[in-house]
Amino acid sequence: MPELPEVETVARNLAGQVVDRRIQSIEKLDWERMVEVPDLADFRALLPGRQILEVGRRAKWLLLRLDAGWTLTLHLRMSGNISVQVATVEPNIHTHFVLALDDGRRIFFEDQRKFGRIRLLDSSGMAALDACLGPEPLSAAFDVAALAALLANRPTRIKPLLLDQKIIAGLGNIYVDEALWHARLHPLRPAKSLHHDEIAHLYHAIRHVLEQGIRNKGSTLRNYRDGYGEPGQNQAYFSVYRRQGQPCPRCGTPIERMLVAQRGTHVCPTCQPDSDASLAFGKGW
DNA sequence: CATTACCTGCAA
DNA sequence: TTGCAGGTAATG
Repeated sequence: MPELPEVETVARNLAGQVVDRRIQSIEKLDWERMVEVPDLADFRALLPGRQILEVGRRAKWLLLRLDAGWTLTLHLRMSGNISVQVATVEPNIHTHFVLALDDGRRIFFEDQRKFGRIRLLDSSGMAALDACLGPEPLSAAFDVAALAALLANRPTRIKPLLLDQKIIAGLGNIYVDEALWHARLHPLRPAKSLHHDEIAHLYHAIRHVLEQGIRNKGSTLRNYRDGYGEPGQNQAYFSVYRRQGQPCPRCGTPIERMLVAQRGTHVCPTCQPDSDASLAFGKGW
């Protein structure tokens, strides 16, 4: 579920609720495979007593900066969901990780599909994580020239490239489809075939869909909640994602669904002309 | 590049 | 029963 806007929303909502609190105990951990680093004994020993200094986000990782130089990093993958709960709320069968705080409340990590992951990292572990990830698309340093540099000389199709976290951080299946529609770009276009003004359109489309997603507290299709247990509202603003058969908001043509890199992909065939439609035979664009 | 695996649940 | 799902890593 969670892409950049969802994780950003959770981070902001968590910050207001748990910064300065101390972790009293790991109250539940019933899917131990979700803890990747360090080994389980160290993980269990290190967390109790840690104070939460700051809550943030890098790519799709939720970051709880703790004292003593540790950072608890949570990845929600497909169905993960983080929330802060008062003492009277009990975990359910999908709540695999519960941190009890010193004010009686708890942080719940629920994950129906159990793909979510947890790492407790020191500063060098954090540096290693950061090094595997591309630039943040909402950062000040990310401008049209930076996007152009990412796309230059890459024969890869634009959609899989935008999904690659090493290239650019935080985009996922929803927001890539939405951004490509806003930019009127077909997902199979080779990255290096984009002209400068197309890159500029894509740049603004990416920022637009991410900022809109954050404004609307994320997109809830099923499991995602905003940190207070509430669903997001951004799904009401989708132009193409899971709207196959419905009219394109711009031109009325029915939205089509296709597979790109094994992911469900949604396009307006009129606004996002296919690469091999008219200019075939390698001439292209 | 495509395929499979990791998991569970829901809709067609 | 089959296919599909917001993600990512591992394998031909």
